[in-house]
Amino acid sequence: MDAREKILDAATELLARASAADVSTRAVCEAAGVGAPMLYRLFGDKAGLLAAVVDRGFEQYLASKRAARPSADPVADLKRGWDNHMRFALDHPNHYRLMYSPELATPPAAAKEAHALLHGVLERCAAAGLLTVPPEAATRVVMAANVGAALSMLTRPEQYPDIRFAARLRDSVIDSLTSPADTGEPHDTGRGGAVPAAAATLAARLRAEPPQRLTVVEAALLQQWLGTLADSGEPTA
Amino acid sequence: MDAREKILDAATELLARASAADVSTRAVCEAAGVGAPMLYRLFGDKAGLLAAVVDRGFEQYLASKRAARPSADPVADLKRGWDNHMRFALDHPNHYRLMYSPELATPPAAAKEAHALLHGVLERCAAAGLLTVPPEAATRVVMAANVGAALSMLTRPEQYPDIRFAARLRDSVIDSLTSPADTGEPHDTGRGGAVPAAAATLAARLRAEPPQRLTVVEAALLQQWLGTLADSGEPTA
DNA sequence: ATCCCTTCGTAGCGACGTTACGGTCGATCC
DNA sequence: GGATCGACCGTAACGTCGCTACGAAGGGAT
Repeated sequence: MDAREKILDAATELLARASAADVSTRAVCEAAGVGAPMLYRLFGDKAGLLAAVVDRGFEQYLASKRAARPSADPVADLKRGWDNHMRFALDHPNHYRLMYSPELATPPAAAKEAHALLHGVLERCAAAGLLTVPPEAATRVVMAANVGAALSMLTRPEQYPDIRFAARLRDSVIDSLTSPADTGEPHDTGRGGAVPAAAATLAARLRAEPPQRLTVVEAALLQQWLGTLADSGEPTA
Repeated sequence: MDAREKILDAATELLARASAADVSTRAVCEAAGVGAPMLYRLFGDKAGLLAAVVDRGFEQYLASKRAARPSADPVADLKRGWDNHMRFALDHPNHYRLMYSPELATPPAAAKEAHALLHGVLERCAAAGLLTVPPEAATRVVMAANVGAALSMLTRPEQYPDIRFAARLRDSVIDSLTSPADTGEPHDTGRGGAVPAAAATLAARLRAEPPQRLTVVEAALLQQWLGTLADSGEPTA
């Protein structure tokens, strides 16, 4: 087998278990059965090796993505792309951190390719007349949000234990970029009685739409408390 | 001068010029005129030193933020907080990377404090009935987008040469999480249904203004149910 | 003055990324 | 066929890193 492949395989394996800083070139060389100078002649640098590892991993991930042909709905493709991005980040956390953390001086080609891919989808959205902003700007907005969601989940798992927040962020960003501009400032903060009004509102909405996550008895007790809270301000008729 | 302060000053100065990996404890000790064991007895670790540096820098930044009292418009406060976050990141890039990149094993207290601060503002939004999702979820969404925008600008300056994309992302996220103050009539809020928003609103208002007509135990159970109802409309991909 | 306890600097350890140097081996030329 | 040369590769080393064991210096109590 090629020495380059052996080194890349060994480095990939080690990088799956530890962060890039904890993967030493010595360990890579030993795992690959190769002397140190070989590694440096092939990749020049530890950074070069890591970049090559990330690029190869991302290339292999792109194969599955290229198989999925663009559908007729570019916005759906956009959301699929977001979800794929999140899944790649969660499946290969150390590879992903190398792509989007500044640990590497030169960003790996994988990052640029991901950017270009997103840009392509947004170009199709723009061609369909669905974008409210130029596709370059939309690319930056979506990519920054997507990277932020992924990095947040990777670096603070205890604060982001659930992927669903990412779906919410995804819809927030994409909906506001693809729907006609609706930037009405919510200035009219009509603040009346705080708790009673909110309680009355919730009670009414629960009556119109009975909750499925609560038992009938719980819902009944909840309604009773809401009544108490709604009356707590001034007695309403 | 205290040795601790001398070390922190030296480390801060060096960290302003180079990334954390390129700041050696030897250089810090020499710049501070202190032996190496002093540093390790005071901070335990290089990571401990860096965390202390970041915390002190962030504390000093918080002073200006604490001076600005919360205004009557919590959504405006929210946007101001976003912009302050961006400015801090651009003003102290290496400090910021330490806060939100995984280079530190233990996240500095500054990160948790920033999270708590954002959560507080969003609690006020929720209490005003302006939030369409529970404040915890909104905190995650806004924080992830904000961090993503800042880290994108820091690590890929050539791709994000303009801060204005951050303002666009900010408005996208915040506008979609906030709705004009609701007073009582259930105007449809698209996805998620009307119940979750109303439940989140009431929960926040109860947190700001504990009910006197319910016992502590009842209030706790009520909060639990409200949390369930607020999450009942979660988007499921 | 002596003793002890705290405090701090020198010197060193192991591991890291990286590279100079010498040896091995197959191809080429007489 | 044997000698020569050049490409290739492993050993061993260099400088630097984070970190720490140990001995010297200083100050209070007796």
